[in-house]
Amino acid sequence: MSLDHILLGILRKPANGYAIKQAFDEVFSHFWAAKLSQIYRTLKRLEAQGALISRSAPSEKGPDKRIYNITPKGRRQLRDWLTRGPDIGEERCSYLAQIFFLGELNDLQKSLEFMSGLEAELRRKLGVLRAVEAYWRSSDPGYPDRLNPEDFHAQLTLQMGLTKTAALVKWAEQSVSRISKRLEKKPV
Amino acid sequence: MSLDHILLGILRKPANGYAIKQAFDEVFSHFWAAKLSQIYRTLKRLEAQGALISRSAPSEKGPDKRIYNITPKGRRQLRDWLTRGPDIGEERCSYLAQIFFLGELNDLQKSLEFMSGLEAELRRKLGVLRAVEAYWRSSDPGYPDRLNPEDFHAQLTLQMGLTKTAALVKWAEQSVSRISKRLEKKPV
DNA sequence: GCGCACATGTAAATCGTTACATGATTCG
DNA sequence: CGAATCATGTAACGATTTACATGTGCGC
Repeated sequence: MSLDHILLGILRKPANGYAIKQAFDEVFSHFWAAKLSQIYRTLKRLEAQGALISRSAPSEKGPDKRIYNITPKGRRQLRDWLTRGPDIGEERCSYLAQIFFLGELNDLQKSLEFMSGLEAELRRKLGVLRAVEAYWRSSDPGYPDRLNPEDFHAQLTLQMGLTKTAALVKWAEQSVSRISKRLEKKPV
Repeated sequence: MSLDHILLGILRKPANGYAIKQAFDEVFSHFWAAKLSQIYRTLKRLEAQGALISRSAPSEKGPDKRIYNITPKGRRQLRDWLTRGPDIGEERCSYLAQIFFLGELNDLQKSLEFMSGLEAELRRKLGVLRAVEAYWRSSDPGYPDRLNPEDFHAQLTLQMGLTKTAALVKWAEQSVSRISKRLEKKPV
């Protein structure tokens, strides 16, 4: 599914598994997480399918690296995925499922703790995204509308993260205050 | 993972697999999708683990139903999941990954079509959520802050859907206009 | 010498999708 | 009588997680 395509997209520039994992944790984890073991296996499968090729290279630190690169076949797969329109209905958010069922605990104090924790986490995430934006804006005079095509599209996803996370922070804040009001009316 | 817990949450009230699938498509698909075949297998596994029990019952239409219900053991599992705080970092959104790599096509016309399609889909989704809210508000005088605990928490997730989707529509709209401006400067 | 970052993998189990298989009832 | 809805499942494959296994180089 998507992991395949994300790896193909990353590997338009050569990289090894370990470095891909780091890119994932920084950039892609906002919309798709992956473990190292899964990345290694998927790279092997994609190479067996002819979408990638690899070579071995020495490392400055630690053992040899296996450097992967996209092939013309892989590039076609990537373009097919991009051409067939948005993959919708693949979204997931498990903390929302938790909130949906939180009434089961029948303990508003616990609901409040849950939502406060979530709010803090969302604020932290928003802070990270704003820092990324601030740095980009200060270091690139073309930001945000005179970037090259690659960076322009990446900026659209950053903008989405900013817009969405800011909305979620507001929602979480409001939810915390609504739960607090219910608590005042029905004290423990 | 989460599917287990969502099924346990639903099965605090008795239901059969087919009916659960319908609930999924209406309510839960916004944050977690599941196919019928997966639901049936998961129900069997959860019953084998002692988290659910089932009985057979005749149907008005079609073959007998297998009605599942949560057990005390299953309820403990559900409560554990709710008590251990928000499951973060499990979010997924594959269309965002597509946008990130859309520069690969190097064709702003295609980027524009992609984002316009996404915008339309997000507007449609927002319309559905608003209709759900309008109906709930008109049929329940306690909406939204004097609902019972179950419904209050479900309303928090509806509110999140409304807030988030409205923000995404704005972002998509803005993105469409930013891409249009780039197109004007560099016509095909 | 210990722990951390670098670096790559395998094995087993579970999760999830797709395709296949079956059959009753209802509506047009 | 054909299609849609109701109803339950199996088989095969692919995706994902968790645990295990190995070894280098650097800083404290």
